Amino acid sequence: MKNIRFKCWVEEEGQKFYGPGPNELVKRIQTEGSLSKAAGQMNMSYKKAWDLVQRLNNHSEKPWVILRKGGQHGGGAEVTPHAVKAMQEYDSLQQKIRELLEQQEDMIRIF
Amino acid sequence: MKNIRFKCWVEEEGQKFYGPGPNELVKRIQTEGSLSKAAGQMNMSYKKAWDLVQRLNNHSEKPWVILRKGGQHGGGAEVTPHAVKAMQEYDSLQQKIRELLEQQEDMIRIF
DNA sequence: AACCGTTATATACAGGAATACATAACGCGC
DNA sequence: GCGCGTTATGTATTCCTGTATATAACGGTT
Repeated sequence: MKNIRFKCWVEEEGQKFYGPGPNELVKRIQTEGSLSKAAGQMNMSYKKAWDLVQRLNNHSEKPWVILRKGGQHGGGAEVTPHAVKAMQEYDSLQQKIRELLEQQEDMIRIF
Repeated sequence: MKNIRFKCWVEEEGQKFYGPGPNELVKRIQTEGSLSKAAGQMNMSYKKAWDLVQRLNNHSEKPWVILRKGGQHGGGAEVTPHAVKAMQEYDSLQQKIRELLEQQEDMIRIF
């Protein structure tokens, strides 16, 4: 019937920096090697995906995604090791919260 | 610099049922005894607040807020014991997640 | 019956976010 | 130098959510 959901994200100066959306996008970039393909797969406009990548790269010490235009296959997108590490940490945190909520599943009957 | 934030809520059939907004509204109703005053305090339109209360009352076994119109003071709003209990549970859950995040605060340096 | 402050309800309006669209730029291979 | 597929960037448009506005209904007090 009813169920509990949650969302967690990283903010900087009150602006959203990293959350579920970016997390999924970067994952898809990693497997596809293309920003446009990654965006298309999750029904996100290319513009939004591009803006998102800029935000990640510009508001962090290390870059997350390297974009290359032109060349043999027209270009492509590559995920840095730093991004891989960060994704792992985010996934781990999400999992911890998920486990906490599963423990608290009884309380939902009240609602 | 960067910090982690979260949000948790109760859903029914994919529709939001109870979250931070309703939680604050019901709290203010409890102290004010008036729906319009509670809405005004948190810069929420009366219509939105009223719709919200209807949703709580109609999609739950027990009512959350009893609204009375007319009478000595024009009417008023009263929070039921069931709502009080539910608010406590929600606050408790939020607190548990907050504590979990505090333990994980180190990981944020990666971002 | 008139007054009062609140709840009840519909409609019109505005703002902002997401999207769609269009076009340019790039660099390798042929 | 042309074609290709991708990235790069601005502009227009749509859509949706919330807000503003207006009006009615209610019931106790006087």
